[in-house]
Amino acid sequence: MKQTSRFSQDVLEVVRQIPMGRVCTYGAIAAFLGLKSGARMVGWVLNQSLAQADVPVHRVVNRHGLLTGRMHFPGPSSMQELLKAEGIQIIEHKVMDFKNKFWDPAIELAL
DNA sequence: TTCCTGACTTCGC
DNA sequence: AGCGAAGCCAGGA
Repeated sequence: MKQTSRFSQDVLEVVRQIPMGRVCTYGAIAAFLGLKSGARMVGWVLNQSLAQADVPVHRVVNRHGLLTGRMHFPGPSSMQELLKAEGIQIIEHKVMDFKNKFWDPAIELAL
């Protein structure tokens, strides 16, 4: 793997704990790790983790619930299919009832 | 070494 | 309300 930074490992660890049928945002993860505006770094890390089956990177979307990272997946709709298989409805690359499906590490992990 | 880019977010107009 | 620009950290050229 290419996780040269501890930040990468932390991101993966958090994403890995996202329960099925739930989604998280880049900003939430970044903020949870201490980087207030490091959302871009989260996406970068996930890109390195696309090969890791242990990390449900498809459950991570942007703050609008939009599947912005779908283009980086093997298929054009693989991310949508994965979420759909978990009971998450995707319309126009957007997560339906996103607010309800949202999983905040700062609250759920509640450390 | 410096400069550019990136799966984002937020402020300003 | 909608669009444009800046900020953020890390990695590659």
